[in-house]
Amino acid sequence: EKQPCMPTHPQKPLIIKTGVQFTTKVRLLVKLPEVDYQLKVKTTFDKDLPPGRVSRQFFILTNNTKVMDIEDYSNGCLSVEFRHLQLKEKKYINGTKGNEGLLSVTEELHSLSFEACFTVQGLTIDLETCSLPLVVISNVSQLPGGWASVMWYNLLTDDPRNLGFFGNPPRANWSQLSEVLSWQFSTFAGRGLNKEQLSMLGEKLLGQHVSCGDFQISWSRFSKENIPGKPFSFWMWLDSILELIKKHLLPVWNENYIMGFVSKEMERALLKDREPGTFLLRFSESHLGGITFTWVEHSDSGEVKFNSVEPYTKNRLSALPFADIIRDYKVISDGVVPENPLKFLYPDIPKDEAFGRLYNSQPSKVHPYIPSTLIPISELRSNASTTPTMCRSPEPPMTPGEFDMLNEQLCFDIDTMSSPYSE
Amino acid sequence: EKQPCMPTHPQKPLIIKTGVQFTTKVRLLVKLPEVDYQLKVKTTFDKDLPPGRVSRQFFILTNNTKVMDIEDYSNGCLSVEFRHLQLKEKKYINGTKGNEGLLSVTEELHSLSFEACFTVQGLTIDLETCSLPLVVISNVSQLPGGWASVMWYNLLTDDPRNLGFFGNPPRANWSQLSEVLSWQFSTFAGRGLNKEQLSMLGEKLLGQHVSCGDFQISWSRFSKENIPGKPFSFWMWLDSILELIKKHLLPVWNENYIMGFVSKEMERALLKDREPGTFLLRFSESHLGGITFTWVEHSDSGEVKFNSVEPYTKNRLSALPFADIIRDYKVISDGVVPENPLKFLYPDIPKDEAFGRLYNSQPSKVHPYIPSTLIPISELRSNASTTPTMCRSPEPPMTPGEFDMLNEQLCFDIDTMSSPYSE
DNA sequence: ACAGTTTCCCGTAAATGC
DNA sequence: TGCATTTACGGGAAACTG
Repeated sequence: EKQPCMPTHPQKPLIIKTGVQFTTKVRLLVKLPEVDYQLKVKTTFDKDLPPGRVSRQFFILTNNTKVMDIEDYSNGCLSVEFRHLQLKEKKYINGTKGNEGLLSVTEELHSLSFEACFTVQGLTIDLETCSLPLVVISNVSQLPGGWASVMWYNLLTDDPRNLGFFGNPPRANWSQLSEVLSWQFSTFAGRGLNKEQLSMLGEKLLGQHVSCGDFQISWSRFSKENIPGKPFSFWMWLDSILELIKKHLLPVWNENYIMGFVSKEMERALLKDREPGTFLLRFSESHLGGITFTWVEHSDSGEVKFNSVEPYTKNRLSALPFADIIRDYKVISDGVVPENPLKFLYPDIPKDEAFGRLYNSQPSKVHPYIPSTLIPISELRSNASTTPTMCRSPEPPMTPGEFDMLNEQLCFDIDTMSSPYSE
Repeated sequence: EKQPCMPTHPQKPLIIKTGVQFTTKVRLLVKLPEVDYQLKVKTTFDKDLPPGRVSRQFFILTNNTKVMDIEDYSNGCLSVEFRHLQLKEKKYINGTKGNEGLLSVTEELHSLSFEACFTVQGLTIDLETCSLPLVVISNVSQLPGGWASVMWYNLLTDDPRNLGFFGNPPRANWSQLSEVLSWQFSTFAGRGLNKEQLSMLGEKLLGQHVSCGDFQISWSRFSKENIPGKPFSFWMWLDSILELIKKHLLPVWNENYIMGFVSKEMERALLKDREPGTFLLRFSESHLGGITFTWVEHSDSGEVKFNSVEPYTKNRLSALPFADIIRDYKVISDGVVPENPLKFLYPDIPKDEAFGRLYNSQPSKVHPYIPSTLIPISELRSNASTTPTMCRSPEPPMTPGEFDMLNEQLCFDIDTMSSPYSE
C-alpha cells in the first residue's frame, strides 16, 4: 500500500534544538483516488514514549496538524510539509525526571510521529509512521555531541527506530569509521581526508597498535572519554577542526595546502631533508580548533631545526585571514630586521605560488589616514627548538556515501528533520 | 495618602526590548493598618492607550498580577516587585497598524500601569499609577535611538506622562545638553567630558556659529538627521564612541589619556610645536566607533609633518587591546627596520610612563611553540601626510546629575523599568 | 525597490539543576 | 561542590512589510 522514496535533506538533519524552528515533510506513497475530503496529518513528538525510557519530554509548540496536498512536483502523491515547528521541554512531568541515568542528552533518542486517518469504501484506515531517531539539544554547544550520535547510529544500525541504541552502543570498525570521518570533511569542508591523514587519526584513536588489521573503536572512545592527557574527546577535537576549516580555512583546505593531520614526529621526518624555509600546516593536537605551521631551518652549526608557531584559533583568524598570516608572518631575533621564515610549502612549492591567489588585497582606502594592518610576529630572544622523535605508517583508503541510504522510511516517506544546522 | 520616594534603578531604564525580561517594583507609600486581606496589584501595558495614538501595541506575556508584601527593608511599606515580565507585540490589531505615521519606533512612548483595589471600613478605594514614558524596541540595534529619546524627554520636560512628546519635541539649550552628554560619559565610561571636548562637540552639532551664546539644538539635529556628508546622526556617532570606550578603552579613557574629541585643525595646532614623536588619541569623525592616533614628526627638510593611522574599530581592538597597539605600532618605510613613531603622549608624557601599566603581558606559555602576537604595522612606500587648516575656541563647563530627580512618581512609587541594558 | 523594523538564531555567559 | 544542561540575550544577518 505504501513504499519508500529518496529523501532530500540539508546539512545536519536529525538534530533539533529547542526553541528553534525546524521543518519536516511527509509523503503518502500510494494514490488514493477516492478520498473526497481533506486528509489531515497530525504530528506528535515522542508519541508512544516507552515509559521512563527518556529523561526529558518535549512537545511541539506550534500547530501540529496540517492538510495534505497534491505535491507540486506532481507525481500525483499527496504530501504535507510542516514548517515552523518548534520543540519545548515539558517541565515537572511527575515531580522529577524519569531519567534513565547513564545517558547524556545527546545520547537520548527521540522520534516524531505522523498520523492520518481516512475512510475508503466504508473502510477506515489508520496511517502512522515515524522519523528516524532524533537528538534534541538546547544549545548549539551540544551540536557536536548530537552529531556524533547521529553518525554513530547511522553507521552501525539499519534499524529505523532503535531508541535505546545508546544504552549499549556497538563498536565500529576503523575501516567503516574512517570512511565516515572523511565523509564529514568532504561534506562540510569540500574535501575529504587522504590515507595519511586518516592514518594519523587512527593512531590517535587507537594508540600505536594500529598497523594493518581492522580495529574496533568504542562509542565511548570515539566521543565520550577524553583523549589521554587532554580535556576533550577525540570527536570534540576533530569537530573543532572541522568548524575551524568551515569558518576560516575553506579555500586553503580545498586547495589541499593543509596537511593538517600529521604527528609531530612525521612532520619532522618530512621536513628534515627539505630546503630551509620549507613549512607545512598542521592542526593543533593540544588545543581545540587550532592550526599552526612548522618550518625547517638550519642553525649556524648546520643542524636541522624545527620551529612551530603558537596555534592560531578562530579568534585570531577572524582578525586576520590565514593566508595573510602566512604572507606576513615575521620573526624578529634580538632586534634584527624581521624576516618571514616561510618560503616553501612542503614539499617545495614557493609560498606565493601556493597562496598568492588567496591573499587579501590590502585596502588603502581612506586617504588622510595611513593604512595599518595587523601582522603576526614572533620575537625570539633565545633559541626555541623542539625535540624530534620518530615515524609512522599509513592506513586504508576512504570512499564517500552510504549514509544517505539509511534515510529511507516505510509507510509515509519522511524527509528527515531539517533544522537549520547547515553551516 | 501617598507620597514619592527615591528610585533605585540600573543603567538604561525606560527601554524595553520585546522578548527580553524586565523588572519593575511598586511601593504603596501609605500604611494601611486595616487591610486584612492580600492586596493584589495588576500591571497592564498601555492601559488607556489614546486610540490610534500609538502605532504598535504590546502586551505582557507573563503573569501580570502579584500580591503586595511587607517590604524587606522594612519601613513598613507594602511593595511588590514584578520580575520576568516580558513584552510581545500584538499582531494585526484591526487589519493594519494605527500608525501615527511620522514617528519612528524609538520616538513612540508607552507606559506601564499598576492597579490595586481594596476596601477599608466599607470604603472601596482604587489605586492606580503608571510609569514614566517607555520606549519599546525589538533589537539592540535600536537601543541608541531609544536612549536618545529617554535623554531628550527627561532633559526637556517634567511631565511624568506626555506620551505625545515626540510629536513636537522642544529644542534643547546647548548648556543643558552638554551637561547631559558629559553625564553619559561619566555614567557609562567613568569619566565625563571636559570643556574642550564639549566645545568640539558643540561645534559639530551647531556648525561654526558657536562662540559664546547658548544655542539651541533641535531633536532632529541631535539624533535624527545625518551629520552633513556622513551616513549617521550626531548621537549615533557619539554613542558608537561611548560603546567603543565601554568595551575596549575603559582604562585608557579613565586615565584621561584620550583627548578624543578634537578637530583635526586643533590637533595640528596642538602638536605642531611639540617634540617629534608626540602623539594624541582622537575619535574618528568619519566612521562609527573608531579611534586613531596622530603623531608629529619633522621631515628631512625640517618641516612639520602629521600622520594619522587608519582608525581602529571594535573588530581590530578585540584582536588586540589598544594599549598594546600603542606599544607595538611600527612603521616600515621602504624596507628599513621598523620603528615605533609614538614617543610622547601629548603634551610630553613618555609613552611607556603613560601606558606601561596598561600593557598586556605577552604570554609565552605553551613551550613547544614559538609565541606569536599580532602587531599593528603601517608600510609606507611614498609620503602620506595631510593638509593642516586652523583652530577653535572652548566652551562652558559641565556638571553631573539632575536626571535622577525625574524618576519620582506620585501615588505608588515605581522603580523605573529595569531591563538588562547595563553593560 | 527599499528602508525601517522585526525575527531568527548562533555563540558566549550566566543561571540552574542534579 | 562540581559538572551537565538550560536559559538569557547581545549582535549580526535575514526576513518581513508596508
